[in-house]
Amino acid sequence: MPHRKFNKLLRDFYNRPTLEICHDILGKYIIYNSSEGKLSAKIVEVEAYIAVNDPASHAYRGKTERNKPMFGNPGFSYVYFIYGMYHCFNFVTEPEGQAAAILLRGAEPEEGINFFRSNSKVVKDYQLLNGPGKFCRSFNINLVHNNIDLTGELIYFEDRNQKVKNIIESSRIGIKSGQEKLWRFYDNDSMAVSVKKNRNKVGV
DNA sequence: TGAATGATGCGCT
DNA sequence: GCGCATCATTCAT
Repeated sequence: MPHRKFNKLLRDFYNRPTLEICHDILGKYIIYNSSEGKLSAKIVEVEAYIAVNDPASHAYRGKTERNKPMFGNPGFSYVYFIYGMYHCFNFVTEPEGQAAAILLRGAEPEEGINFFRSNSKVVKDYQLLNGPGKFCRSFNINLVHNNIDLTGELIYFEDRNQKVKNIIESSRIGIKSGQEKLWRFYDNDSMAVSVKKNRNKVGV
């Protein structure tokens, strides 16, 4: 019988409290079986957006055509277009009806580095995916990838039993409201974190 | 080393 | 119209 070396994350993983998932998703791998071949990367930085009591969330003011994936089933993607030129990739958490999502902000390239490089002008490989806009640019992720089931075969996350030792919690980047919330989480041992600041843990 | 700014399109008030 | 879950470049210190 075929032995599954790595476990794909399924619905139960996403159907949980968002802040728990933020911790758990670090060190997992995102897999994208694109038309250009298999792409993969290790997740090292994320942010939580939980509509309840969070003015910074797109879903805070209720459901609209754009944000409706956030109100839907957990384990689906939510991709939006921002600043006239970038996309951001999120995945939906919490039970259906509770609007929440986690923004992918940083990852370490694994498979498909040549494809990532072809979409980018950066010098170092760890710079290919270190930012939400750069992640989507290198992966060539856009609105076509909005609201798709991440327990399917196209895009999904994989558990490779890797532990993340130093998780830092900090305030989120680039928002003006809700800054008191320490809802950004990153792997302090990774080079592919977009910015290392606002840490609430001692160390350099 | 950090602050300011331009690029650029769309959602929302 | 305004502002935005960004990035790369320019300018000031």
